[in-house]
Amino acid sequence: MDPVPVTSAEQTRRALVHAALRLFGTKGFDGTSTRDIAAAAKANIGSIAYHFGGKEGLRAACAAFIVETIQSIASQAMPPAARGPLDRAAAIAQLNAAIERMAAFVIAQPAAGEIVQFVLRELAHPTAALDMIYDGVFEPMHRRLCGLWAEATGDDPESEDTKIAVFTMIGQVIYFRIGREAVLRRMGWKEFGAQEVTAVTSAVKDNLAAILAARKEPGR
Amino acid sequence: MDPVPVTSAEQTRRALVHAALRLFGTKGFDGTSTRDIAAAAKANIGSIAYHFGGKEGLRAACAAFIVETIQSIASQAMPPAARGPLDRAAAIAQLNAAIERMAAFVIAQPAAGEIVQFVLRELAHPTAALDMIYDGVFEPMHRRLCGLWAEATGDDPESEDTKIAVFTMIGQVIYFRIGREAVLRRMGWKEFGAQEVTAVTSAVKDNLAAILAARKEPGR
DNA sequence: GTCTATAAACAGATAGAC
DNA sequence: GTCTATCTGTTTATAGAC
Repeated sequence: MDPVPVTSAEQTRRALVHAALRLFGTKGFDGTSTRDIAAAAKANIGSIAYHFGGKEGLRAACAAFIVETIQSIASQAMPPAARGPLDRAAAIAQLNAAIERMAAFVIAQPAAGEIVQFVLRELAHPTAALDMIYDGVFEPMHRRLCGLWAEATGDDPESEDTKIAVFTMIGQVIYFRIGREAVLRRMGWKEFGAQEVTAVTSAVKDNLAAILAARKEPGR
Repeated sequence: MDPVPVTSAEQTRRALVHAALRLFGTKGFDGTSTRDIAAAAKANIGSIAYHFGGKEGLRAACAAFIVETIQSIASQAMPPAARGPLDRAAAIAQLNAAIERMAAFVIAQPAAGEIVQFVLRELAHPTAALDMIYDGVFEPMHRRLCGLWAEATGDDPESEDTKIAVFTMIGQVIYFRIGREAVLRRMGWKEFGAQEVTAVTSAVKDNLAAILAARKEPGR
């Protein structure tokens, strides 16, 4: 919306949001002090009140940043051109691609980790920040996946069955982030590198193929 | 282990653990003050230090309580008598039963909610409490499910594929607790009552059937 | 806009009366 | 064992110098 002002003030704002997102995601909102945030952002404590009105305002700014970031990624991966009607095979291909993208983003450990953790904490204890993220990211993404699912199965895109089925697919991926620590221990893995993410991704894609195949069976 | 002493001291201990578990699960460890815990347990602040050495000791006591509780439930649902070798059909039946039990325990909202939330927070930010829960609950449960999965598919019970597959089944269930808030909004539900849990459970069981069917196909 | 100093509230831990 | 009073450190928010 803004013409991207890269003033010194804007740099401070960005540094604060970035530091806050990382610390909120890592140690939780309550577990993070504004002093730590200011120190990590190389800013002073007073700047938080000045720019965001307080700690709570900084949380809202983090939520806005997340919505912005994910929408940007999503619009790259799914350009408006691809929004037209699809045939069954294309829908299945896009569902598989969505699983791959989601797994890469959610499970792999780079900068995305702090975003996922932040969102998970909001889901566990909703604040106004969750409203922004739900409306801006969650609902549109789930709705789109339901559309693909409907195309692949012939079901109603907004039926209860479709919506739940899509959630079970998302859950398979998300769990490897939630239960990351337990999974690593049980698998004997040290981290979620490329190899581990591939193993998980192909398992979920196999499951998807099996579930779609079963839904087709009764009609043959 | 103990002959269950129900002294006044033991009552205080239990009240403190119960209150702490609920508050830690709801507001997080850092977000909960020892004063709130003492007030909720109708005990005084000093009793926490007296009985548990401090806030950290209370967290450990919560973890021990969780392990105890879940092991008790698990041993009821799966008595030692049923531990013998199983045929394929019996293994599949037990996998379905496990999904039902897990969904009922994890998704439905009663007292179990605070346990699940506590564990999820530990998974997100592991402490010594997670070690207890992993060793006492998580690892044995996953290992058992892997055994059932192996019996149902013919795979190796400790292979990477088996372990990941079991995680994807668990993930489908757990997600409805993690993403509870988002799911409720998207589904237009007001709560997870019996009807909603049934809808989720049957979706996951359908998925299980489809996945097992697909694994059988190549061998026919 | 940035930074420092300080205020006012609150945290966990502890000493000691009962 | 229980409970109160208090110590020490830390929190967020704010006022004001620069």
